[in-house]
Amino acid sequence: MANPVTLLWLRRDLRLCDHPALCAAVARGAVVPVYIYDAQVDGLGAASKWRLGRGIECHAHALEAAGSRLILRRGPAALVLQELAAEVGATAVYWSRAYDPASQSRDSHVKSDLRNAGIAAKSFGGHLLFEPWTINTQQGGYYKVYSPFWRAVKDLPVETPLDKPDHIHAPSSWPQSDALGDWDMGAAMQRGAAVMAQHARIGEAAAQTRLHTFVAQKVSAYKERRDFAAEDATSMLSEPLTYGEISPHQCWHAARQAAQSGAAGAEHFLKELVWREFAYHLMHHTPHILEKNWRAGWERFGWRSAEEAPEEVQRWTQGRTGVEFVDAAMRQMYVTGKMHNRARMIAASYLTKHLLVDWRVGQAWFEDCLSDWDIASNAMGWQWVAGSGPDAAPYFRVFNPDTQAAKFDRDGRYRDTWIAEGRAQASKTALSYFDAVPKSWGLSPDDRYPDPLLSLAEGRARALEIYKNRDF
DNA sequence: CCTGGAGTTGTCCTA
DNA sequence: TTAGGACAACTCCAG
Repeated sequence: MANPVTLLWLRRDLRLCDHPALCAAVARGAVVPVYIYDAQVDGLGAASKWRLGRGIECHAHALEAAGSRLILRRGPAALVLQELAAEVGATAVYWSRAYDPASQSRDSHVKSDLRNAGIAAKSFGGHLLFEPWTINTQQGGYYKVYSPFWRAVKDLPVETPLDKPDHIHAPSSWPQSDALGDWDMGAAMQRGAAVMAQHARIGEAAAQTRLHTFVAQKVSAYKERRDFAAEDATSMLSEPLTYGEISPHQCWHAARQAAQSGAAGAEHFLKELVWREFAYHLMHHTPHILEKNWRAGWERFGWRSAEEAPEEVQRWTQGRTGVEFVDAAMRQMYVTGKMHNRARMIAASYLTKHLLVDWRVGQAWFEDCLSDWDIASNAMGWQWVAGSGPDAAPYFRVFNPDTQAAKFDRDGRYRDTWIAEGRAQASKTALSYFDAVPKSWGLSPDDRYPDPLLSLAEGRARALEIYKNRDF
């Protein structure tokens, strides 16, 4: 065949730079990029799904600017790919690997179906710095503690980012594509989408800009400033990393270079990138981390379900616990789709320790609300806070949201950004929360700010007692 | 196999 | 005002 055609099956790799599967497809001949709306896309949380739709839209434009297109199709991936391959005469399908168990099982079936149909199928890296199965302890096992994992990888060579292809060869004719609007990716967001859109940075170009800004202006003070909840001191790269709008390899090399030119905080940022790797490492070796207490004994702990603590769960999800830092955090997430890292720990600690609610209740809510939702990082994070995970916090580590506010929101800027009730001049952001939430919640900025669900001292004492007396 | 040091992110009390 | 210790016990990991 004169000009072989390759389908590039895009999933969480919506970029042109440092894209091994794309580069391989371009090297082979003509490329037909395709995004498939399958059962997995259908099951995404509301904010993720909306954000993915925006990312697809943006990447379709980027592909057009590069002389290509993005074909949209709906249905089971194996079937869609075979049909499309037949339509365009493709003899190979390339994609970037995913690592969660559902994707892996889908992808391995897709691979064998394609091969049975005589189509070459090949998966590539790119979503992670290191493939999870390549990092082992000296005994040959996997790592369960972060620090040794960090020591094991910090000096490993990381592949140099690949350039964006000069030209993406088009097929002789383009197949038909769904209209993105028909997928209705924002359906579950209702009126919240308009609010969240104001806080969104979509697409590869925005991610590149953010990385450069961060490395040039923020990373040197990252160690000192990153914990202050109201400050723009973090990388804000979790979201582009989740959708693959930027590659971890590029982030790694940018930060390494900053470290070598003396940016003190750069090493701490590299460590955060490696936390992401560690989460994928754990998910790969112990996929039950997504659904079950990682240490089995904790299945017998008296976690309360949403049904068993309806008022507590409702007030936590709606940002009305009466604890300002917690409520500010929950509202920040609802409005922006993101939550400051320290706020995540505090909101999670409050739910699992003060309220004794099952971490999976919080995990599910985060999955629905976070536009930077990452299945591996979130499972690890929740289990770390709850104490049920690998390398978990000791049980007596109960965050006091008021003490944390005194340390990390000294001037109350974070609180005032997100809490409107009882203030003569509420901030625009705080008021926007009431535009974003469903009408059925019945909330108004004129409401009285709620009294605390329970006193922090009482909650702490109760948690320590129950955690200490657990029978495993 | 054994040994020993270490373990993201805290809080509270005491001296 | 601030620094240090208690809060547990266990698992992990390198040597």
